[in-house]
Amino acid sequence: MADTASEWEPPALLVAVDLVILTLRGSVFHVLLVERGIEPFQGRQALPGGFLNHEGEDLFDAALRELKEEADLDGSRFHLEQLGAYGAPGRDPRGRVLSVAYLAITPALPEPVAGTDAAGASWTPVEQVLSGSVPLAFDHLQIVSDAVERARSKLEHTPLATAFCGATFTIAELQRVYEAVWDVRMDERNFYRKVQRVPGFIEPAGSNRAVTRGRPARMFRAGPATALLPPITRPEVPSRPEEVE
Amino acid sequence: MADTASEWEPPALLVAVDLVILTLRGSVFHVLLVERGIEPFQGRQALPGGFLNHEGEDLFDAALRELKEEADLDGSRFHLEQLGAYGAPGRDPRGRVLSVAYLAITPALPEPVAGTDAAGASWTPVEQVLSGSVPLAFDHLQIVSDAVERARSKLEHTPLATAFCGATFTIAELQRVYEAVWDVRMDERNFYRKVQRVPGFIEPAGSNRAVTRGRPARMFRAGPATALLPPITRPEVPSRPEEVE
DNA sequence: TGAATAGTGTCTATGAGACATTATCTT
DNA sequence: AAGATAATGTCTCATAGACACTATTCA
Repeated sequence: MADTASEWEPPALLVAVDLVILTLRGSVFHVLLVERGIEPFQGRQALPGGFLNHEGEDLFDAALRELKEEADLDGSRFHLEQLGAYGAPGRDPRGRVLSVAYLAITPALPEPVAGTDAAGASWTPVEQVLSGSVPLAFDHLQIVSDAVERARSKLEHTPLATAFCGATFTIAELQRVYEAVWDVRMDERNFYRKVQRVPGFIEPAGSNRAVTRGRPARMFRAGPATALLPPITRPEVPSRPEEVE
Repeated sequence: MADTASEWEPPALLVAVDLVILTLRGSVFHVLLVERGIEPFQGRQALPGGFLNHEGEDLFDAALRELKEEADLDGSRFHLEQLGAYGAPGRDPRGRVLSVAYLAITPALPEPVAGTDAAGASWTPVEQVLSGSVPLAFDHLQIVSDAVERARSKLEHTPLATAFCGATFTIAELQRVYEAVWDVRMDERNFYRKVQRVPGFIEPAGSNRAVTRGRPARMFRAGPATALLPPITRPEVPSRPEEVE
């Protein structure tokens, strides 16, 4: 934002906020999509979102508002972070629109949003979206892809996995988050001790116990750590030579 | 970007692109700043940047253009990635401006940009900026802080360190990057073998050798890897209890 | 009692870090 | 030869992963 010598007037752009809301439903990684009711891309699945409300609205606040309006979710209760700005010239047929994407992580919810303003919203398995079997509007596939990559990466070094869980959770539940998001399987016994060894990751929550079929599990809550040291490392996937090289 | 029922018209915003250009100069981590010639914040140091040129300009292209205009650097030759959007309502006294920040990494350059359009540009030690001894305009301190954090983090898992080096480099030079950006000291001998063990990180570049005082070093170039497996881990800093907890 | 899930013990191979040693150049 | 930097060797300790085993509940 340095000074320029000319008196030339820069163009103003429409700014939208789009949301990638990720959650686990029955051990399957899901993203929230809405069906578009108007052109362009009418009938297609798209990310929830909308335009900035007024000039004084903060981007983060706009994301919170859209979260409430379109998904009936109270964003102040869970993880919400900015993903990035998407501004390719041709991304919106109506004209130049800059979209700022946000990534939200929510615990598993009892039912998809229903009976609310967010009528057309539905949880869709991430796998289906990434594989292309659910065509998305605009450049939303790219945005979802970036969001998933961000989430996968942050599971390693941050306590993000706890954002997929409720206020308290068992270690097995936490493991299901890692397995679903990473699409891997991990040894329960090693996972058990590993996560407990990371300082500040999780801490015991009373001696409450969950109702299951076998031995009841201890409950934990998210700890104060903002980074995981040592990190939770992603298992090697030797069957698929990819990513590196 | 779902449909809304109302006929309400969303406001349009000015969109700027700001650049955090990082480099190493004499083993010290630097950021490029320019002195503002006009209000607001006249005389203060600021990030190079400017408004989007026209409606059809891509964000990335705008970053490349500003890189050329304000710093006389050819961005196509080095690392450039988006950092994020900054849109707090009060960040620009002139009115609502949304800024999309980019992070650029360049090899050490012979001299600060001089005799060009980027006259007021100067390399400033990152440490001075982060400590607050160089006051910045707007929310640019926050942006620099985020950029440095991004760079520090990416050194661990990506070959980003090679972006600080020239086309070919010695392992000792690569180590200086890690040490300057992380502000740590590492064992040269362990570093030497560690970086070579990461598949695709670096590869031998001829049997060329650099001119130094002692035994000439082998030259390397960046390999094809986009991720480092295993990662280059940041040394523990036991003297300062921070970050975690 | 058996099935199911939770939690502990133990072994081993690998890798990180500490640090001695050797190699190859300039002056 | 001295000094300097590059490269290799070796040791030790910690830990990740594999997997046997014990514990505690419900049906």
